[in-house]
Parts: sequence; structure tokens; C-alpha cells
Amino acid sequence: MDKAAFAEAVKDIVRLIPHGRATSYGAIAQAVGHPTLSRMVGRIMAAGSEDIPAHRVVGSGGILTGQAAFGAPGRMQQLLEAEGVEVAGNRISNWRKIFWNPLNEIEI
DNA sequence: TGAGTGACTGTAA
DNA sequence: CTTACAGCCACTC
Repeated sequence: MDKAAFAEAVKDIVRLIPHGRATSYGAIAQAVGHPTLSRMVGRIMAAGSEDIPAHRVVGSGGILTGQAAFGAPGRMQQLLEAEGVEVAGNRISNWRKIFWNPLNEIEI
């Protein structure tokens, strides 16, 4: 199944995200070789994402698009701030510094 | 089988 | 800043 391989690759990358860092759905999708499947990345998070730090995966530009999906509003932000990630409103303030590019790790 | 929806993204007005 | 549109794919009804 290609879907399973995709999901597995996505989960694998999310697990590699360092503590106190974050990446975007699009970046992950691109890293697994499917730049257009960013939505599927988010769907995988919602499906079976208990073993991975899904709170470190945000939307483009560091926007916390999945904030409400963490059970309660503000939960995702709380998790990020607990790791030292500065969050203002619903997006990461110093996104440029926090952003972790998976391509730098897997395509090395 | 087809329409609606969604943890997305990029471009445009 | 907000809307709107167009791709993308899986899931639900």
C-alpha cells in the first residue's frame, strides 16, 4: 500500500523533530516526496498520532492550524510553550528560528 | 456514485 | 488584514 508507506514516512519524520522545534505539514509532505499532499499529513495526525509529537507540526508560517484538534483550545500552544516555543495568538512568534526543515535531515 | 468536508498551501484581489 | 479559488486526497453520508 502506498498510503501506508506515506503515513509511515510522515510519522517517522515527525518523530525526528527535535525538542523545542517545529515544522509544517507542507514541509513534511515535501520531505516524503509528495509536496501536494499536505492535507494528508494533517489527516494522518488526526488518525493515529499518539506516538508522535503532533503539536510540533503546524501550518505554513508557523500557524497552529490544529489547535482545536488537541481536545481543547490552547492545548497545542501550551505544549509548545512548555518546550520553549514562543507562541503569540495562534502562531509561533519566532517561526524562522523554530522551523525545523526535515529536508536538511533526511536528504543529507 | 457523487457531494461535502477537512490538523493544507500558494496565489491573487 | 480578509476572501476567494484552485489543486490534492481520504473519509463520510
